[in-house]
Amino acid sequence: MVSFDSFTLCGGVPIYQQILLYLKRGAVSGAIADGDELPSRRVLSALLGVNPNTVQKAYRLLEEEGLIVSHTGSKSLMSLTAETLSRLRAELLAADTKEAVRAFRQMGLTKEEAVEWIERFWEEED
Amino acid sequence: MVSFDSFTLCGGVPIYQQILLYLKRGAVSGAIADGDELPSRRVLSALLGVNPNTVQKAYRLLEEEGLIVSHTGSKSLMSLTAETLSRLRAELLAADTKEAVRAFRQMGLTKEEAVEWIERFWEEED
DNA sequence: CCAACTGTATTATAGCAGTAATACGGCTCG
DNA sequence: CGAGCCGTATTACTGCTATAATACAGTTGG
Repeated sequence: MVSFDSFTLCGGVPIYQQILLYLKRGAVSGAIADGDELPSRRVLSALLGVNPNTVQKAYRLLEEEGLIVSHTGSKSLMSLTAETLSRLRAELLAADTKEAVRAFRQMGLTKEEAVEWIERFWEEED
Repeated sequence: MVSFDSFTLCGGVPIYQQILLYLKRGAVSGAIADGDELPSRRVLSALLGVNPNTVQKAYRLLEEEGLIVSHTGSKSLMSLTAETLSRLRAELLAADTKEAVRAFRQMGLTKEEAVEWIERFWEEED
């Protein structure tokens, strides 16, 4: 069963997208594996304190992308092939790195200063 | 006069927030200085291809934050004290770095791998 | 001076995100 | 079997983003 213990909602980004990112990044890290059961829509919505429709939207988008499989009556399961994981990893890393580099460059930092900030913040979180 | 030549709109983030970030990051980098003239609301909206009200919202929020001064009939000016710049720099760097580190950690990267990705992407953009 | 610009304000419209309440059909397990 | 889960679907409402069309007051510069 996929755990949402380390999931924390943060403002500014749509909740359904945060759920998408959490599951995709978990898959890339290996914490979430092919065949893992997902919490039901109702259970997860209660756990996160959001509307069931918000979770449903996230799950529906994941299914359209082929990352989960759903059948009426049964729990949804992660569906992760090697090719899917490879594609996901490249997509997410490129997007996040590009955005960070863009921000650092716009603020006039050198590459060395940017790396220093990353290293400084690396230990500070759980 | 503050230039928007290197400004590019991207989807997913409200336009007025992109304008806010562009001006704040420009101030932190030194490319935008205290007393610099800003394009008028009408001129900038035409330049970006967005509605004048969207630019007006960005400028209004900047004025509420004390980063620009506006007087009816005259162009708005950047208003950047040393303390303002110091606060801005700390705020923006912390926010951007924290978000990047969060993404890298959720994907299971080590600190060294994260730094490597930053360095790899550093040169690839203009 | 006065035309053309500036900032500011108002009202209306459309679309999307998120919430809320509800309903229906299928699977599981005691 | 049947109660209680599960996924799925529909409708309605709120708030934010962005657009659109005006209108008015103050400044600037030829």
